[in-house]
Amino acid sequence: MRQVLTIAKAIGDESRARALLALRSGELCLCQIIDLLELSPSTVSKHMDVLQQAGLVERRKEGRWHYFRLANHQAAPVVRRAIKWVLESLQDEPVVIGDAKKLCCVRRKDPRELSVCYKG
Amino acid sequence: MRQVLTIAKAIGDESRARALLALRSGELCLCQIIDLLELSPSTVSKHMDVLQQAGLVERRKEGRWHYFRLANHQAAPVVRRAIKWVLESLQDEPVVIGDAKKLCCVRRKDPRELSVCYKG
DNA sequence: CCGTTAATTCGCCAATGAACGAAGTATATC
DNA sequence: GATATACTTCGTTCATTGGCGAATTAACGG
Repeated sequence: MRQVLTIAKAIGDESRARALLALRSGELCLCQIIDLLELSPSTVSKHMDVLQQAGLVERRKEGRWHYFRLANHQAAPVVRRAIKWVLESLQDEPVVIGDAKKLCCVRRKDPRELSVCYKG
Repeated sequence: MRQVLTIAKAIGDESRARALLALRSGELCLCQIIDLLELSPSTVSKHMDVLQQAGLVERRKEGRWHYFRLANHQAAPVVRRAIKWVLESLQDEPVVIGDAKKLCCVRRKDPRELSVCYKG
């Protein structure tokens, strides 16, 4: 019960929902999600913590960067289904489409993908 | 976007999640849900309003009684999938199983089903 | 070692949400 | 019409949440 409620509450915030959708296209570090959402670092850090507590995202640390990705196929069914639901339900949202465009440029900040923008 | 967030927030409360699960077995009137959840009428009324606003339940008025049922198969896909997710994810929860047992007796209060309890 | 960048933690504030009881509405029944 | 039952609305209280900035920790680069 607790997990289902935690997942539902995590999804029920626009900023977190947008972050989840943004991770469709691969992992992002916190500073990129900050650029995307245009919120303060502390706020975004908290949001990603909520998503991680719910099991919706996983994190990986590489040097100064903390990368986040969607929970993978080995995650619990309740998590996988929740992710499937939110991705399918929001993929055509104007805000989400706008975020996808913006992400192209935001990714320039990723040290591993310098100047890969404007290719799409 | 708004609808997805409204649905997620509606599900993210234990009392409302339990109410949704309770409606698996058919419609219930508000007073039965009050008996089940053991919360004040005003609180339960508000909860059911939230569920209805989210499109997760539909209501029907018959005399003094207000009956609620899960949104049917004609509801929007986003709603149907959310209901499917929460029903499948919570059906084995101890609280939910306990509620199902309790519901047998609670249904006695339904004027249309007098003394149908203890049949299971 | 010092400065910079990435992220977290902490304390604060405003807004939201869940709970209640009291009062009001609606619909039976006496 | 009076009374009882079912439900809603309103106002209040208390806890949670989302937002921020300041201070702190962690890791790299001169």
